[in-house]
Amino acid sequence: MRSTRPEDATTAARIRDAAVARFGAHGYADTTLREIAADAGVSAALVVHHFGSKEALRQACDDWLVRELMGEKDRLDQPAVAATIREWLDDPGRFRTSIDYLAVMLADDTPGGARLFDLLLDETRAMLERGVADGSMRDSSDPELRAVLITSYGLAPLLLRSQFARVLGTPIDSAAAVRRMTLPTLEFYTHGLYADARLLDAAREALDAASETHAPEPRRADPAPRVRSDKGPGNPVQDPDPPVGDPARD
Amino acid sequence: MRSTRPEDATTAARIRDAAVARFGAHGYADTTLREIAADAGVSAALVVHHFGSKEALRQACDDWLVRELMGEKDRLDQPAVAATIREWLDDPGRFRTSIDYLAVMLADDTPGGARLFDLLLDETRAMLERGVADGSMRDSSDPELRAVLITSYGLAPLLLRSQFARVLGTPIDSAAAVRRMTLPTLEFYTHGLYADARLLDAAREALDAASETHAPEPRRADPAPRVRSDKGPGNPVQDPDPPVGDPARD
DNA sequence: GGAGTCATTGAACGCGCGTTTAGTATCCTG
DNA sequence: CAGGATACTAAACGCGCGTTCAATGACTCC
Repeated sequence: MRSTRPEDATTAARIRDAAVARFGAHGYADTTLREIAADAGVSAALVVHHFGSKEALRQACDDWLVRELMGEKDRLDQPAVAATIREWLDDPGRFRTSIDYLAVMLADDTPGGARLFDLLLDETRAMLERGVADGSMRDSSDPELRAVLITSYGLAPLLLRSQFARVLGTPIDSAAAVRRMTLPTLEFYTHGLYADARLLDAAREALDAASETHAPEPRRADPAPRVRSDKGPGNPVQDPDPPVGDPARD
Repeated sequence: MRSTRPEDATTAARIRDAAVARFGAHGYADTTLREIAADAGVSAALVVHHFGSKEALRQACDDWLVRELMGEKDRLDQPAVAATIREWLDDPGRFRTSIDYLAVMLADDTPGGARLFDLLLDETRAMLERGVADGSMRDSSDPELRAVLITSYGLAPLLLRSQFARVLGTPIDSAAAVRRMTLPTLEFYTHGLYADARLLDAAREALDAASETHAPEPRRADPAPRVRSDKGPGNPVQDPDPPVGDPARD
């Protein structure tokens, strides 16, 4: 029913598939073992028997997704764009489950999400290096950061897929959405947004100027360094955020 | 107490602030009313007394965030959400909490998240129209979709802020990160990625070729998509592709 | 054919959740 | 100062969660 390859239809694989689907659709916290078990046609106890715990099940799903993506890695080479686009349009639904789960992994900031992001980043970086080497892509003043940026740009429509779907009126994994998104995206990647380099030049100047002092941002009417104000010594601290505020927390 | 404006320090406001912080840091599902109550220095029952339920509390937080952003709307003069957000980040302590909560709203696909996305989209669209009108920005074959794309590109670093922090070695709401991100982002927005239009042309061809087979309807009244076509008959429309993070493919 | 392993289950356990309740201070109003 | 609203709490309730447990087959190996 849900398994792509019938030979994968061992019970554990069926449970894992159901878990990926549920986690991808409703998130980890909002999915119960009993739901997953029901989807797979087994008891909740069996899920634990096979995977140990809910968290271990998630890790198994993470591993599966990473392997699944690695398997597709060769497809990432040599962008014969025309062929690739056709292929998407011809292969509907194949990756939808994985994509939903991927988005959940990245959004939940799990260790698996970090692994996955690094994987995609490596791929993107390699692609950019090839492109720069063969002259098909521009060079960058900060190739590593550009790789991170472009990776995140590629992920953005996935992470915001429900907003895209709402605004476009069709799911982003529909042929219609892919078709509509292709050209504007490539236009942007080819010509950029700005008609000239005025802003870029202005930013270069501003950054050069700023790097002479150690002060940030001359741009606004407030030259005073407003560095990291909160949590300062004058803070009475009723405490409402514990270790918050640092994305690398927990 | 922790609130920006001391007159907001009513108990309900303190609870709401604590909720925004917790929800932003750990997500809605993983936050308990008792935690929020403890942060605000009150009992869990009082939270319900003031807001009615956990879900109603979330909605109050959503409303607060939207109003907070609307208040900053005049500042949204700058080009591109990316730049705007960077501007917020120049003022680190002030918006960090809101930004975390914003990311959670969008990721959780709540009604408030839709409202917020539409708000940002409107802002971006207006900015693009102004830019095109005064010649500082290029035109697009599909302005509406481009607005959605650029909005999502601006949000991407926020949604993936933990990955950015990990890879860059510094939180994205640090002056260092902002400084490092500025130039590559503007380079990309100014010159694009590709050195020539080969890929773009190839995609145009591919889409034209695919459009031999009749078309679906654009949902909206605005700019008609120039690409149309539907792939085959009997197609359970949806589609494909994990190779995210790879621009050559979008 | 009995011992041993493994897949599988229904029932139960304990916990922590959101929420309810019943009550107590505190303040406002006339 | 009576009286009612309001702010607030401790305790409890019921539910559903992840997990455990004991039992039942089914299959394998000598």
